[in-house]
Amino acid sequence: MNYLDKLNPSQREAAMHLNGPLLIFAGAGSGKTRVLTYRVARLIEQGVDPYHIIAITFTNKAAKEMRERISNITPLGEQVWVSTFHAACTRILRREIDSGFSIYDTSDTLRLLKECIKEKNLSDTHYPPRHVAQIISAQKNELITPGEYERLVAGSFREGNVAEIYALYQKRLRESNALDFDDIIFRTVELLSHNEEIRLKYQNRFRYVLVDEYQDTNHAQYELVRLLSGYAQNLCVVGDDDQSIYGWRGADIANILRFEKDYPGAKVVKLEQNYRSSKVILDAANAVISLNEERADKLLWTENERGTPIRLYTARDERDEGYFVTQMIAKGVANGARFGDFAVLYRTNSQSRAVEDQLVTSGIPYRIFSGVRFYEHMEVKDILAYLKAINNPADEIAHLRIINVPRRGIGLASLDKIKFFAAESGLTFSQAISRAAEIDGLGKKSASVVQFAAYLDECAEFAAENSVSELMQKILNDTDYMLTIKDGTPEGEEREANIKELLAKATAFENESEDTSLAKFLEDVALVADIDNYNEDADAAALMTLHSAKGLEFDTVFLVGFEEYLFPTSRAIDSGNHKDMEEERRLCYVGFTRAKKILYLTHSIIRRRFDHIARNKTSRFLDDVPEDCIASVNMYGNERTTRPFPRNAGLEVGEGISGAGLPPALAALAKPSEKPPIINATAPPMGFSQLKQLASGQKIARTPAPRPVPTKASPPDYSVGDKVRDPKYGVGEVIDISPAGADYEVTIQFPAAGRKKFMAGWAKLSSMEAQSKRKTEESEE
DNA sequence: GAATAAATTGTTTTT
DNA sequence: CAATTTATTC
Repeated sequence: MNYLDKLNPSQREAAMHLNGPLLIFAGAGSGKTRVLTYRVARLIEQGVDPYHIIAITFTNKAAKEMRERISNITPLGEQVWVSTFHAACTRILRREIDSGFSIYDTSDTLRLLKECIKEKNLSDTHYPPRHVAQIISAQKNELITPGEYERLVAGSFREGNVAEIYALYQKRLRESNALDFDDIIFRTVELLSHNEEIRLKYQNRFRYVLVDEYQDTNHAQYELVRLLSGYAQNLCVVGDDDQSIYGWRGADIANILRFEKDYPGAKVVKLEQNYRSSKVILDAANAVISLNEERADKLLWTENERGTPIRLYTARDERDEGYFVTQMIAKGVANGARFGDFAVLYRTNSQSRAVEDQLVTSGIPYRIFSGVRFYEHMEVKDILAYLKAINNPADEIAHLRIINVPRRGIGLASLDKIKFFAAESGLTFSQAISRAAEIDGLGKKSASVVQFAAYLDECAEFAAENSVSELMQKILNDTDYMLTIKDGTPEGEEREANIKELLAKATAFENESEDTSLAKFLEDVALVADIDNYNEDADAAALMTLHSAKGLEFDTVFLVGFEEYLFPTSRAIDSGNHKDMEEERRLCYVGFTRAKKILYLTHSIIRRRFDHIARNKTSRFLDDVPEDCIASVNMYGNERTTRPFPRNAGLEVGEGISGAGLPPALAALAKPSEKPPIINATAPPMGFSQLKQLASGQKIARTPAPRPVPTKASPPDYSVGDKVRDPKYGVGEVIDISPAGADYEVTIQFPAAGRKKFMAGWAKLSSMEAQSKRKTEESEE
């Protein structure tokens, strides 16, 4: 194969390397993927069985791209195992330990953690679940077990409690036969380091290990790589310390910087020629990144032309900022560009809204890769929870999620009783609900609980004989789920569309995947990110976070919100930790180097933040861009000649918006942006008939639990003027008693708590006057 | 007791 | 300003 002349000398040097450790420093746009794929092709050409090669990436998207490119060069490439860290580990764990475990995502994790904190009788204000989750995650990334953590923090009361929560959390995960994202790596490392037989098996299998984005590995992943490649030492890692942007997730830049120490005799190749960006863009990016201290010495250069100076636009507000973006895209497209040539990048997902609104009104096609991710939609999680509960009966979080979806009249109080029963009898949650009849105080409710348990059993049997999509369809039919999410609002329509999309995904999975089991489907679903669906062929502008944009390139990039407290974030500014700021700086470097031809930086004079209006200075990174690389532009994108671009003082406000001076086609687009569309609160009940139609054709298998009928309460045994006791508020005086439906509403004046209203049938009020007469309290229930 | 309406609170980035 | 916790209503 004559591919070597497609590589420059450094690239060739890396691609030709066969055995022993290899470190490739690959700057942005330096042809990293090309080198990796050619190297794999060459390994195969030199007689290495593709069966012995594994390539590990961070995202499915990167894995997919590499798989395709390898297969394009050599047909044998299809046999190479190309996978993400998490998918590879999941595969190993399923094969070696257990095939049925659940994978808990962030929200599952949080829910379980809340349970644990509650069970420990700790307050979640003093131990905020998010914060505790982060601490636990950090420990797992460092391969620190609960026991080790406990010893580490010995003597500290607070952290001691966190250690106990960590231990309980792990116990509960085990009982639920579930792993969180961090466990997937941790458990694989444990498996490989403790079990020599299995370790040798995989070391023998993976004689050639390639790792992409090595600068983003955390300690657990570092250990994993070390274990996998430990025998043959044919480890090739590719990375760029300047693009390490996942420090908050435990990524340790030191891993790549100390590679030569870890793997003595390692060959080091630096790819410093950039094929992507213009000189101007690269100069700016270099200027910004050079101010970081913790980095390997290198300098990216290019033979590309100098190009158009970076455009800086000062917007009035975020709407003007979004409007400017749409104008520039429209102008570009009018001059022959494709919508897909443009990307809008931002620091936080919340910034997407303003841009999105303007794109919608101007009719520019766009795709957004952020915000609520598909699998995090409530309705999608509900259906997936059914699948998870069926796939893994021990999965408590999945059961908790759906036990009252659709409404079965099982609320918090009933759940507490079930949990108490389970804990007392040493049963798992799913075992407990099958025996709900034995639970004290559940009363009539036990019937619907038992019915729910039986329904899941029925589904499990069904699942054994039928496909995932058929199972999903069955659940949707039986539970009337579509009817529960339709509420006549546009949101309801969206939920319905999401469910249909989920069904479509299941069908696609059955057609495409080799292993079509329910477990595999759930695994695929748990390990995908929105960005994985990025499709270069779609001709639409792309909106995404800077983080998501890593690895991508676009002709024109808009980096919006280039302001202090947004980018860099207030957190990085306030923390005062220079490491945080260095990571922001790397993120800026990543953002700049996504652009091939034109880079726009925009900032806004005023910006609505949560509940107030902020006036942010321009980003400090703007000060690091050389003057001759950048030009301030007006709302038409034309360079201002009279004044320098705004620095942190003397900001200029965009001169407002009009269509004057634009070609007719664009002038139409350039109408002053209207006020944000007003959402009609009394929207017609869209899709209702459609849904009814859908539901009517399908047999409903189970009858929904009967809606609890309010029982007629007997009049309270106290009257106006009496003193009564409430368990929460203490003693108070009865002000008023009036009939309300089947019950009576009583108003009580408490000395401390003030005036409160109760429903007599439910309130636990006891009369002080009629203590002795009180005897008919449990007449019902 | 569960469903719903009101109030509050807290916001980076993601496998 | 949205999603979650707390108060109110049935």
